[in-house]
Order: sequence, then C-alpha cells, then structure tokens
Amino acid sequence: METKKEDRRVRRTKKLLTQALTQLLQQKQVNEITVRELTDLADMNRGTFYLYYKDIFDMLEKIEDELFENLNGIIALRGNANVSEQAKPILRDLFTFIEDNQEMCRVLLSPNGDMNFLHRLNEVMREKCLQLYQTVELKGTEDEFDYHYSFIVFGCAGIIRAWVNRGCPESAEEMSELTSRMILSGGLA
Amino acid sequence: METKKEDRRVRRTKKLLTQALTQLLQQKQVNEITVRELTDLADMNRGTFYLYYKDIFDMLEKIEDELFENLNGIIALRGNANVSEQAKPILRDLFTFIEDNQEMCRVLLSPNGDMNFLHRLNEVMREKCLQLYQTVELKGTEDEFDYHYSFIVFGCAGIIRAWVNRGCPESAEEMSELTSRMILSGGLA
DNA sequence: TGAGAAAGTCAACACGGTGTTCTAAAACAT
DNA sequence: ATGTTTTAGAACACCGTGTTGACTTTCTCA
Repeated sequence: METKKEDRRVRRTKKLLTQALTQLLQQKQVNEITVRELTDLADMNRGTFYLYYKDIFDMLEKIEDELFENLNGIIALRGNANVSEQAKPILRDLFTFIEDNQEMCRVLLSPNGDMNFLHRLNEVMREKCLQLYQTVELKGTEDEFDYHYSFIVFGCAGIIRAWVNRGCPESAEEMSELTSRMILSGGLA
Repeated sequence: METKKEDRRVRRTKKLLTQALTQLLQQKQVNEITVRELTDLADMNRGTFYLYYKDIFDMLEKIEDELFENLNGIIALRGNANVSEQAKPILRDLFTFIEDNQEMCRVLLSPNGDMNFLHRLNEVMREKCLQLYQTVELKGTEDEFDYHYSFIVFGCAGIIRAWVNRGCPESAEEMSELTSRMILSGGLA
C-alpha cells in the first residue's frame, strides 16, 4: 500500500520548489509570490511548476496535505494501552514531528502563514484530545466543552508557535512535559 | 484631536467595499478575490477602489488597522485602580467589542482568514496580560514565561474563534467569566 | 547497456486582471 | 447657486498566467 517512490527528477523538482517557497515565505506574503519568481529562484522552467501545481496556493495546500498525512500516522493511537499512558508519548512524537519540519511550521504559523493550516492542525489535535480525555470528567455545561477544547487546542498551537519561533531550543521531551502541565493545571497557577 | 468625519460618499464607498469583501471572504480565500469582482459586487467603478486601497490585501490590512485602533482604546487601563479588579471589565469590554464586529472577526479567524490578524490580536492581548499579571507569581523558569503566555493568549483566541463561530450566543459577561476561569484554573481540572 | 518512457527546457501565444490616467457627471458643503 | 470633492466611464500599456508544441535530457528497467 506504500506509495511507490516518485521519479528522482520529480522529487528533486518538488524539493527545490518547496525550498524556494519556504525561503520566499520568510520574506513576503503568499499573495505577493508569483510563479515566475518562485521558479526563477528554484532555477527551473516556469512551465515545470504547472506539471504539479495549479498555483502557489495549491502548492501550499499540497505541502500541508503531505504534512498532515505524516502527522496522522505519527499520532495514531498505539494498540489498546491505557489512554492516560498514551498522552505523553503522543505529545512527544508530535513535538518531534514539528521539530523535524520546523522551517515549514514556523512559516505556516507566522504572520505570513496560512490560517487553514492552523485550522487543520486544530482539527487533528482536537480529535486526539477527544480520544484521550473523553473519560476525564469536566465540570461545567456541555456547551462549555467547545470553549474548553478550543482554549486548550489553540493554546497548544501557541506553544508550538513560540517553540518554533525560538528555533526549538528545548527538546521534544521537555515540551511534551511542559504542555501536559499547561493543559492539566492551566496557564498560570 | 478627533478625526473629522469623511465625506458621506467616502464613508458609503468604504462601507460598501467592506461589506462586499466580508461577503466574498465567506465564499473564497483572499487570494481568489479580484478587485474587479469586488467592485462589481459593491456595484461601483473599479477605479474607485484604487482611490483608497492599493490592492485587496492592503484593504484587509487597513480594515484591521481600524479594528485594532478601536480595540486599543477600549481595553486601555482605567485610571489607577487595582489591577485584579480591572481584568474582568477589560475582558468584558473585549468580548463586547468582538461581538460588535463579529462578522469581520469570524471571517478573519476562519480558515480563509488572516494569520496576521491573529498575530496582531496576540500582541495586543499579550501586552495586556503582561500589564495585568505582572505581579502574579509564576512558577517555572523565565523561559517558560513565553510558553505560558503563548498558551494563554492563543487559548483566548481559540475561545473567541469558537464563540464567533457559534454566533456569540453567550453574553460578553458570561464569556469574560468563562475565560477568566480558563486562564486562572486551566482548561481542564 | 541500450531502448523506451518520463520529465524538463524553451519559445510562443492568447487571455485577463492590474494600475493608471483622462474627461464628464454627480454629490457634497457652504 | 457656486465651487469643491468624489465617482463613473472608458481607454491604455503592462505583466503574470496557464497552456501548447517541439526538443533535449534524465531516468527506469528489461
């Protein structure tokens, strides 16, 4: 079922384009980036771009698709161990994944970033939180659940954003520890 | 020092353009919106748009500028009362402001929204949090402060996003209560 | 290693949105 | 009513877009 590897040239082309896009996104907003300057920077023919992407935004979306495809595999629940024992390793794997893709994640969470990326990241994390904490008792009305999870999930995104902006100085292990504490005991206190 | 009112026609033009943009942002991403279709929807000459805005993104930025200008005035500290007594009313005023601009806020925080808006919202809230809670003792290292605040501030943005997505069914008072609880005692627990 | 397949290069093209400019008409303030 | 400001309308050159066709290069695999 594994997707067989693409042609070496294809991998090279996509990699060069992704690198160029990442670089450009550190300098300007997505809308200011033209296919022409992207392919110029990647030093390839403009027509080649259109073999794989419809436009810049389509490219960004496909990059995110791949990112989330990998992420989903990584944070999947393992076997049927106790959920409370799974939270930590999943968080650690999540932060490890973020670290491995920190340039792209930093760019996507920057002011020039993509709100849809944050939206999708939230959906993944929300679903995972629901799985992990569905047995945990929450006080307050059922409507408040939405706000609780929104707070937590966006808060995690905020931690991730701060972490990649600093260049990931702390280890994924440390971050998962910190994040667990924040989720369970709150921001202050 | 009050900015004297613009010509009635100018106000009308900007209002129509803003309404049209808000409507279009509910249907498609910013990059897919052309000046032509925007002015067509607003039923005005295309050239008129360029009297006030450089392009669509410039327009969005100016709209955000005005939003934050109002917001900054609203959440300014009052006199020299006790800080702990100011948190609640400021949060209430913040949510009231969000409620008054909920269409635009909902759009800006949607998947089609603007990461820069979230960035600026965070800066405002972060600064305010620092003023309010600078006397509160936090445990952990100084480096953790960044993560604490990022968690809290993004978490608040998450609450706001969930709230406007639901159509602001709860009152601003209720939301400030809920948010205070979340910040002080954490998401769960 | 060679042959066929796949991918990239290069030049060219029509298309459409952009941003600007001009004049005339309409709405405004007084 | 008058002078000012704003908008409409049309025209313009410009440029990025997205596609096409013929060619060259690179890869795969038998």
